Amino acid sequence: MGNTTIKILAKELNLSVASVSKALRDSHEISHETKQKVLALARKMNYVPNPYASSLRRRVSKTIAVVLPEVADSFFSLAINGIESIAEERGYHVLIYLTHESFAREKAILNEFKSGRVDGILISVSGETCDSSHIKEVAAEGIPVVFFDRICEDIETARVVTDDFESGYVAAAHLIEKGCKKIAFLSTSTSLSISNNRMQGYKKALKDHKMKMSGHDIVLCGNDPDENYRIIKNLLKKKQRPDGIIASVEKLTAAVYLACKDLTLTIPKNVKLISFTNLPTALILNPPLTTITQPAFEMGKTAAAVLFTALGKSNNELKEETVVIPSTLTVRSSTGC
Amino acid sequence: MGNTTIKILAKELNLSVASVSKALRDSHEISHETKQKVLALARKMNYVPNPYASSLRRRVSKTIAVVLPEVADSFFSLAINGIESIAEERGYHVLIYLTHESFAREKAILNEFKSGRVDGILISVSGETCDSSHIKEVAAEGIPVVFFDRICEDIETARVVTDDFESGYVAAAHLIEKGCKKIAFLSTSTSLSISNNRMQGYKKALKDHKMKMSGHDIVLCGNDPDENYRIIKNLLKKKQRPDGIIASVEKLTAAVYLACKDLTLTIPKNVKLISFTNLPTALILNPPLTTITQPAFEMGKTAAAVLFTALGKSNNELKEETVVIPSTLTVRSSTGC
DNA sequence: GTTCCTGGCGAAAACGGTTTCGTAAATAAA
DNA sequence: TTTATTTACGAAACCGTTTTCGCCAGGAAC
Repeated sequence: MGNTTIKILAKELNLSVASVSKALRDSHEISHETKQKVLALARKMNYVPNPYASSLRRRVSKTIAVVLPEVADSFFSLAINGIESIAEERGYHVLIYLTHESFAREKAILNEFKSGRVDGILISVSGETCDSSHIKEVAAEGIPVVFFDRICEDIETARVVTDDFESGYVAAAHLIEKGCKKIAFLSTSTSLSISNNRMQGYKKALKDHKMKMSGHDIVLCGNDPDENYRIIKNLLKKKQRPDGIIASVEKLTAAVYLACKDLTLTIPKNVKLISFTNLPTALILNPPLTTITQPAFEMGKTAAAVLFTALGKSNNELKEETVVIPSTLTVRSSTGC
Repeated sequence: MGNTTIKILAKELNLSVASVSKALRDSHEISHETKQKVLALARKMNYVPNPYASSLRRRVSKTIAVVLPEVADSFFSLAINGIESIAEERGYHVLIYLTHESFAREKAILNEFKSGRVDGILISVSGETCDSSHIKEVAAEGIPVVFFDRICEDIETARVVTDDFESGYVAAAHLIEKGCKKIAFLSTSTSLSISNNRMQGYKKALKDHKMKMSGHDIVLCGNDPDENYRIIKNLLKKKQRPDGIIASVEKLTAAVYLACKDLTLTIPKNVKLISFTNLPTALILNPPLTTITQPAFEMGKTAAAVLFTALGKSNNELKEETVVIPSTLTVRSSTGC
């Protein structure tokens, strides 16, 4: 609207737009007094530079994109907080996109980024994503892409993850230690790196402890809570029901509690449960839940920091590193005796 | 980088950039065949228009800002989902900003928007916000601002809220009905409209039921969980301890459960509890929690929809309306007998 | 007195689209 | 045949900022 522009400032001060622009950017070509005058007027008129004009000319947008499957999960909420805190520090803006676990949507979103809308991308891939060519394409345009949490194995770039394999191992080992003889592993995806790593850790733990494992112990759930409830209930109704459960995804937790309640199975007496979750309410569940919590906030912060070091360089080059921030096991009564 | 621009398309097709631009925008000035040719090449070369060039000239950014106090709360997570779903439908991009409940930060963020970075704003004000001049300023620039959930009373614009007063009333009335004689109201802010409305509803219910109320029954908590825990524990240690508690903010819930546990007070026998929360785990708490749940997703969607109807108009004028989407009471054992 | 810097500034060309206006050719109306 | 209108396109201005050059004055070096 009636926005003050550089042109207006220039006219007011009898200067050229070039000089005003330089003064505002603190160029050495401009004398100290002139800078003072410009700054003073800019402040007085509440001049806010048009970011798009600047972006167009300088070919940087001071904006990053965060691409997530969903934000209903407490992990991603915390991650956003971490990302935003770093971005704000650096004067960057944060665009957020949700894929709703759809590969097609993820592709479309990424494709848009070829236009220069963002300087860098933080992404946690959708559950459907197996091919990473869409990511390679934008990376090829010189836009740094940092993966966090849910990564793509087949592309060499920066990643910030947690120790999913070890956590899966720890979770299973903990249940074994607590006396479980038959441990079920609940998952919602077979393609996702994190799910697989957790599962591999689980398998390794069973193997190391000489426990036999049937394929039936790995249970694939979906996105629908009711459906998941049925699946888990069926699992617990079996003659050969598990005496230990690993919920490798936060949203499967409630279904386990409910199914146990309905079947009058007691946690931890009949079934011991450990969940991968960041829910702040784990402590007040009935019984309090043993958890593997991911360092969500830290992961967000770190991923953003990694991205910004790349953006700090002239070539935007990303160090091809994998930062691992460990998850932590918190033992509570759901696995106690 | 090696981005294809209109200029490149034009050269390739022996057309002027003007014609290519018009063809891409489906102008009637361009013949059908030419349009086809342009579209075909654009697709083939994966042309993605530079959004900032377009924004600069057209003075619209196809971007909205969402300003939130925090996203660690399940309410705001769901709201973001709602907002994003509508924005995506309309082809808008979503910038997210967190104030961390700081008024200064909120002011700084809003001030930035005078530059034309966004076409519209969705905001849920910080707990510190009492003055709304910073919001009026950007509204005066012709940028529509829609409040959701946490509104500013002293500015006439569009608002999407839930029925906080009624919910406060319902919560208190429910506890009264369940036999509570002394009901404490836990809050984290006295300035926030939603907190006040909930509290007024609570007061009205007490009055209507001829219950006396001491000022001590309204307990102000803070942002620090440990601090809140101490406050609530002290409340429950009193000789005159409440037999009913309304937690008007989600994050106060856990503290109540923990304090009760530590003091070996049983919910609901000794203390009945009702919480304002969207936590999906309410059902599996010990005991299951009676809740007032806000329609977070719906509120986000509606707020976005209201904003977009304004953006659809040529003058961006916002209908000065207050949309109320009711919260729902879900009775569970934490208030049962 | 030249020549050479150097400090401080302005003119103008970008950046990549959009939009206004002009115009040539084709068609319609007179 | 002449005039009006429509169709399809191009030239150029424009959005607001940045950046490259070029220029001039004044001081230093010779």
